[in-house]
Amino acid sequence: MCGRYSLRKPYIAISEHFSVQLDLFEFGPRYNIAPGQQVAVLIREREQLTLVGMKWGLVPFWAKDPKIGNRLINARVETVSEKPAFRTALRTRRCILPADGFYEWNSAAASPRPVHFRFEDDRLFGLAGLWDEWEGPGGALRSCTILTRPANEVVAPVHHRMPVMFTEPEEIEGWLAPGPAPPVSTLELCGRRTRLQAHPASGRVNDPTFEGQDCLIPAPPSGWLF
DNA sequence: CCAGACGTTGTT
DNA sequence: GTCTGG
DNA sequence: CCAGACGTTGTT
DNA sequence: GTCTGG
Repeated sequence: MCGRYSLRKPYIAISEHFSVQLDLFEFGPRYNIAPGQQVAVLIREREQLTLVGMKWGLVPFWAKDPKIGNRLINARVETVSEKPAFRTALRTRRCILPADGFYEWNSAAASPRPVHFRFEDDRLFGLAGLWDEWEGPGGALRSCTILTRPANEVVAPVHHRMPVMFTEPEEIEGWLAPGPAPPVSTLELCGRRTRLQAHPASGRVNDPTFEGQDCLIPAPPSGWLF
């Protein structure tokens, strides 16, 4: 699955990589992006690519209680087109979450520690997502969710799910293009040929309020008490 | 008809 | 155990 | 995803 | 909003 990721690159690098036209908001390097937080999201709006801030955890437009978003942080690509919470967004509100790494925990381990997955050249990539807009008493709330798929051979030793991710500009354009979503078979192939690498990360990542580059310091060897 | 759910994860 | 919040 | 809470009363 | 279950 995908419950934590990183976006360490400066805004200018993200803006250039994804050819974003507008400069809407500022954000700093993120080592530990957690559900419920405000995240940077690439959408097609009024014919243009725009980078906007949204809450991670999708609140469907029909929701009565926005707390539903706490549970809708991921959508399985195998079933996303059938689910009431996601199918409308799949047709009309697909998005990309710029990222340069994501964390997975090996729950089979005695004391699970996070592993940071990133590319050999540490390049930016896009997580496939959906977004929605909910009209609440305090105004409109934009929120999003990340699609997941079965793990590829790099991630599988740690965890059996991983985010749907795009590295090629054509893939990203295809996902954001108006009209029906690309077929699932296409999504399953993405990220399979790429040089993704697994790096043991710090147990500090477990705390969703901990930010900073210490997140990427490898965990001490198992059995090390301090 | 109305009421209630609408999701994923991991673990047993 | 299960839900909420980050 | 993990961490942390998990409750009611009356009073300000 | 839309579907399922009672």
